[in-house]
Amino acid sequence: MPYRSTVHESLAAVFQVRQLRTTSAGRPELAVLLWQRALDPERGTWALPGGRVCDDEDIETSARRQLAEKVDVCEVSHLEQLSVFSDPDRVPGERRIASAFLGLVPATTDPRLPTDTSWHSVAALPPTSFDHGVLVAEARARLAAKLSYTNIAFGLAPPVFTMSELREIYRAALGYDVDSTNLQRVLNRRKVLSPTGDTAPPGPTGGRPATMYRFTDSSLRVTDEFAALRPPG
Amino acid sequence: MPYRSTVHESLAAVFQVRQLRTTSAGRPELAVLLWQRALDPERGTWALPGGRVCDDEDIETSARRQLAEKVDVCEVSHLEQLSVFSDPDRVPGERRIASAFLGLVPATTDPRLPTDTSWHSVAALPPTSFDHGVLVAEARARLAAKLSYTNIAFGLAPPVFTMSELREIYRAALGYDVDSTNLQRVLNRRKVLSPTGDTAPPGPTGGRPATMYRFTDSSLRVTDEFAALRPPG
DNA sequence: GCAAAAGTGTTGACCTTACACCCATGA
DNA sequence: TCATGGGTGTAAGGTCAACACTTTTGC
Repeated sequence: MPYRSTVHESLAAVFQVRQLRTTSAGRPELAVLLWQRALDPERGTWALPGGRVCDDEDIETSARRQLAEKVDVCEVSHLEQLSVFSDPDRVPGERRIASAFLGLVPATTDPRLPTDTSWHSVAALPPTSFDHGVLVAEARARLAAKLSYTNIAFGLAPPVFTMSELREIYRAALGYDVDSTNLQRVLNRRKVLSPTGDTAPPGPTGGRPATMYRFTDSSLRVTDEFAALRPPG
Repeated sequence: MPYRSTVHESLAAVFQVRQLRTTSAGRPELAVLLWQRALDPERGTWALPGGRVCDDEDIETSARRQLAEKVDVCEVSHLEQLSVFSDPDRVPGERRIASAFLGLVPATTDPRLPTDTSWHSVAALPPTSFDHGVLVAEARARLAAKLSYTNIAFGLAPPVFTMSELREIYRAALGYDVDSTNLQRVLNRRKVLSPTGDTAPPGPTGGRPATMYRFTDSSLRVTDEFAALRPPG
């Protein structure tokens, strides 16, 4: 056979908005799930969960399986393909062509993780393995873009939440603050939120109780079609 | 080895806006490059150009090479990754994982094609091989979306053109008519067009001569950032 | 002058941010 | 009643599609 052995692998950048203990008493941040390599090559660097695609599964099934098996993350609320990393020399040894994924986990779930695995602030990544740092950056860019024109935040938000909590999630994921007023108006007009009827108890210092919302849909939906050159209507 | 033999291939949906002789004297249409399979499986159906990724090339290089070798198309003005098609049973026999691409060719070039290869209206595709029809639909959707918020039309337009010609290209690619007035205004404000200084001669029946334009950039650029939830400032 | 094609101005609708203002609660 | 946080109203600015209007040409 004239071709050398080539492996196809899946790699997932799984994001969650969470309070990282490194920044004590700080605000929640966008975090990504990484495990630390115990062996060469690149021993000690931090890698994304993933691995070889099996014969009987497609790449999305593979990515879900790797997350369940290797880092015990079963409740991924959203998973979508990014691009393929295929530089012949992207990893040493046997060639590996990697299909990248963006995964999201709700802010409230706290999966039990293996000892070599932990959450890391996307804003301050540790040394990453191979091209995994580029992959994380691409995943973050995709997330930020889709927050603007889809309901993708359902993947990061808890089942029910207040507008303030949702605002914190947007702030962490986008990297800048958003106006709570306008966030509510935008999401309301697009009908992505539904009030549950309940209200959250006010904090210790009082304040008006916040109404609680949930996302109307629990799968990705484009809520703001192209700005320009719309079909005539 | 516990894994069966798996091939990674690239597949490209190459689009061009062109006058198809099937619809005589009609307007130009969006066309895709297909070749007819001479052998089983699926003999007689129409397939996208592509093939096995070599050991020393990444998938984009592979896609360009396949286009040059198999259908003699060397001047692809734009090429970008779509998604991966990885269903274990997407083709019979040896497993093939396919990286899909969207390619664009300017309206004026007319590459010499092998005898088994020809352009087909995207609106009326012949029977397609395997999952290639889905791939073409995905490519078209990506093109239509990006026409709205990027300068991707540079890939379909000739080097210089009038606004009327450009309008025809948008109409063909989007599938609906666009207002020439507004097209000009949108593209002007985003500074994607530059006047060449020349004008086109009027048609046989007279008319004001049209000024000629070219695209300012010849690579993809996002010209209309997210509508909502912009950074403050 | 007239038809035809190119290009400009204007209007009304919609969406956005920013900010002032009102509402509900605990202390 | 006062501070605190939740929620609403409104004004200013930008972009859009639609269409009337002006400009420039060939006949």
